[in-house]
Amino acid sequence: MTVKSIKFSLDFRSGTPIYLQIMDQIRQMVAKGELVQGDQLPTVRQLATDLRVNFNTVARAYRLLDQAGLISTQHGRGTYIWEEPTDETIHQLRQQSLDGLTRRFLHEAHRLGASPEDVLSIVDQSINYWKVNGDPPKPDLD
Amino acid sequence: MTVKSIKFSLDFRSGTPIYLQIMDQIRQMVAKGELVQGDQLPTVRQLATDLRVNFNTVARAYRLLDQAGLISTQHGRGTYIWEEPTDETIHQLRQQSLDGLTRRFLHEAHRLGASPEDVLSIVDQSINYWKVNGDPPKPDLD
DNA sequence: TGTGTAATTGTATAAATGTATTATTGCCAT
DNA sequence: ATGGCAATAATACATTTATACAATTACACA
Repeated sequence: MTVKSIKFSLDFRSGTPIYLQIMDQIRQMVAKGELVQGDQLPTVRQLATDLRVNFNTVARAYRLLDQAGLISTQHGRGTYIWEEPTDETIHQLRQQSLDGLTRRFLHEAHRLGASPEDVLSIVDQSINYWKVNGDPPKPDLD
Repeated sequence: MTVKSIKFSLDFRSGTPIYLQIMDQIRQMVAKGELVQGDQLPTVRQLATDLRVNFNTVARAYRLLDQAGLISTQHGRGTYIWEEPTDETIHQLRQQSLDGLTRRFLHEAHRLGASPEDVLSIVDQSINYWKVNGDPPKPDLD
């Protein structure tokens, strides 16, 4: 509920990009234990206002930290510290592996009554789309 | 009288919107026959509480499924499975469900940094296993 | 039996929040 | 100078949430 206040300053003349400075500061706060799993970070707009930068710059830092697995940004909900790299996380990450992902996918498809041919067919189709467009089909319906 | 309990979990990190995840899960339950005509779904507030989500998000999923003709939401009364799942309907739902599953799968794979070739390769492998053994590889072989 | 009132349930609208796309800026190598 | 490129900003958009509202039901009580 309570948003962790993040207090630090930027050096606009240092030559290191703002988004990198933001990333570093958050990484350090996590390393020091000032931010722990589940803590909510300021919204991109709030932090941007505090730091007097455009919110897209904060969003960029958040996005990269998300990809790095340190935080979790959730559309419409906010941004949270994800997890420290404990065994728990390792397990989670393992579950996130491509292999595990595939197995769970096929398992679900099987439970839906799909045949191997059905699955291969639709995967082939979608993969083709992916190759052509550079991105997989959006998870929306047509 | 008895409200069908719906049990599933959401992935807030996946990047696929909550309301789509809810829609897919309900579609799948109908496709599998776990929900049939007349069954009452949890109220928007109940399901929202279970899923730790705002009830408007559930309402959005319900509204879209209502517009699709799968369920019937009634102001002040509740939400019910609408269609008599004819073979045709089931077939359609399975197709939609499989489609949704596949898209979310590829979306996740993409997010993990996999290339189309990576995905196709590992899917091919597992599908082969499936054909040979009659069942897909178990999802949690640790 | 009727009726008023509270509780339950879905709806409508706006605010909060992150995302995607495009434009602008500033720097550096040529 | 200038063409290219990374960083930042501007703008429009999608998703989720907050809040107030409307329809229906449950129930007490006359």
